[in-house]
Amino acid sequence: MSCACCSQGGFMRWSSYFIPTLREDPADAEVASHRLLVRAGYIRQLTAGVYSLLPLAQRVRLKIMQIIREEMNRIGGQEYFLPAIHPAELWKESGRWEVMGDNMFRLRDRKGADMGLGMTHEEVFTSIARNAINSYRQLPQIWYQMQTKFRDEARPKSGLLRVREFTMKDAYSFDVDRAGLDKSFKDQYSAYCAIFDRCGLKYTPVQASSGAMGGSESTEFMVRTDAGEDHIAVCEKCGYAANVEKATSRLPDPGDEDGPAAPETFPTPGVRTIEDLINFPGGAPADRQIKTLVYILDDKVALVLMRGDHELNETKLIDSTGSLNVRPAHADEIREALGASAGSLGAVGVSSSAGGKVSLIIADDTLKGRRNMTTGANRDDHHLRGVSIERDIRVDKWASLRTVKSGEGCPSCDGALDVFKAVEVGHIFKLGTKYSDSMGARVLTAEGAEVPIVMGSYGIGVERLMAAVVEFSNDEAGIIWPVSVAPFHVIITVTNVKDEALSTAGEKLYEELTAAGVEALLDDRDERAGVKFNDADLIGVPFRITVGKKLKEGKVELLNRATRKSEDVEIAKVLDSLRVILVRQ
RNA sequence: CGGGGCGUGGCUCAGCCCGGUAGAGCGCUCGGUUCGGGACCGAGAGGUCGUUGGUUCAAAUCCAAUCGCCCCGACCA
Repeated sequence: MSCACCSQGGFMRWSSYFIPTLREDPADAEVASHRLLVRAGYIRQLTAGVYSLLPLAQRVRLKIMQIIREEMNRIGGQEYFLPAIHPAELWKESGRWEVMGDNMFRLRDRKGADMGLGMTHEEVFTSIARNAINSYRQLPQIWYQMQTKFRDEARPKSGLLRVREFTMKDAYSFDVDRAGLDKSFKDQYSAYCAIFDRCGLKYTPVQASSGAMGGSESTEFMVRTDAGEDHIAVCEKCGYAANVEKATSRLPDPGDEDGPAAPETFPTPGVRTIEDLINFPGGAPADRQIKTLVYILDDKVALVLMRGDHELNETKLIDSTGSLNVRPAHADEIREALGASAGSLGAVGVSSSAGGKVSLIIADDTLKGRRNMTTGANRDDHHLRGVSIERDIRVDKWASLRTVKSGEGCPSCDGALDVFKAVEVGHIFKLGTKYSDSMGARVLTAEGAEVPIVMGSYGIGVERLMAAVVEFSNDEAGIIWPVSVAPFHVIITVTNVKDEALSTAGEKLYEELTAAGVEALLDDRDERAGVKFNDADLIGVPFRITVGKKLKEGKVELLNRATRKSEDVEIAKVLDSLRVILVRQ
């Protein structure tokens, strides 16, 4: 039902309300949420990755924001409203002015000072905290806001799912110590669950990489959909769940046998790929090959060793090496480093110690202890067999680098992993003292020691959440909103407005429901019933009251948009029926 | 940033190869008939064919540049 704080009154008659539905699908929309939000008159694109929210969408957005606000306040959050435009100095202090690169929108004021549009607000909140918080007695604090965030994404896509300008609820916790942070983090975790539950979503919290923002215990809240860009691995049996940028899996023992005492070179003319070597006489199956990838990590050459049938996850490579810029080496860089071309590369005999061109040899954990393997010989058209990793290769670092696949063993029980696509609607993680250290936000403890404030960061993308609900809940006819975030609870469809009796009955019902706090939209347009039914389905209002032919018996139809089930209700009892239904939702 | 595609009334698209008076459906306006799952008939309004330059007697159409948008990849709280 409606609440005083977000009441959105006014005469909600479709004939004068702006809901520009489209009869056909927009040409440039691929994913369901994009297609439906445009077609149902919720959003319009202004430019790539930038959308206008029309009245219906703004109603949904405000409802989502109100749910978030209530749950943040419940755990002691205090709402702020911070600037979107930030001085470069602040971001230089934290080091992110450089780190963010092209993803940050930048501008210059009339005096020539560099400014940036906020991507998140760690810096601004920390700058407030460092000036005003000096004592452990002032902690903990939970501060949050909902503000427009700007990110100059290289490739905006999928409607509201990946944009360059969007509303984010971002919250930050400030504690004296790790124990305090642990508590703040747990509170946020449960608040996030409450928020997504209330939005009617099925979601999965997963372990994740923290990315450029830095931090630990990164947890993403994911909603399963093929429109999502992330892949997550989930074990139904024990509940293990992780982004593939983080996930590990349990693989069967390869059962290697002893090979020769030293690697043997053999000619492999024309062999360039793992596949080629499988089929080559005297070659090896993919899981007995060592794949050697050459990467440039912050301008240094690194060899990345993977099992032949495994795929590298670049985020894992970044996380495990602490690199900022990572890319595959170009053909000429490869030849210069190893003296051979891709297809014949290997790490045997290569050393990262002084003088060499290679500065790091990093290998995936699954190669540990492997013996009698086959790999490139660093001589075109030649390979080595009988390679035992620990004996023959000087690995500098072992790490989990591979991308797990569906069906592989769960790392924490004897179940199996399911890997699927999902969209990230929320992200919480422990920042620790990253920003308080770099920006000098310190407090005195009870013992009189000066310590950096321990921080946490907690974000939710509001419009993305809206789109995720649509992805999660729609059918061929349109959107199906849960009551909690629906733009209206009920739509009253008058089948023929030229019929005085129907019109009057519709108006009366509308007045009655509205007075009772039910958010109703009266479809009083002079359109044929079919058009109105289709539009009602499209915009996704959860219940429809049809004022039509049953009126003669003093009844109207009450239809559930999601189940398509309808019942005839005496017009005098509509409000009661709705009350029961809406409360139950 | 690499690859591909597309810019023609409000929307979805045809016309472009092969240069010669700008089209359809939907939507919109007016009149009439209809009226419970995107009606029908009649009459209308509405377009610098993304932009700039070039070729030509003549350019939506050919050439060049440029801008924008979409998709795939790279990248990404």
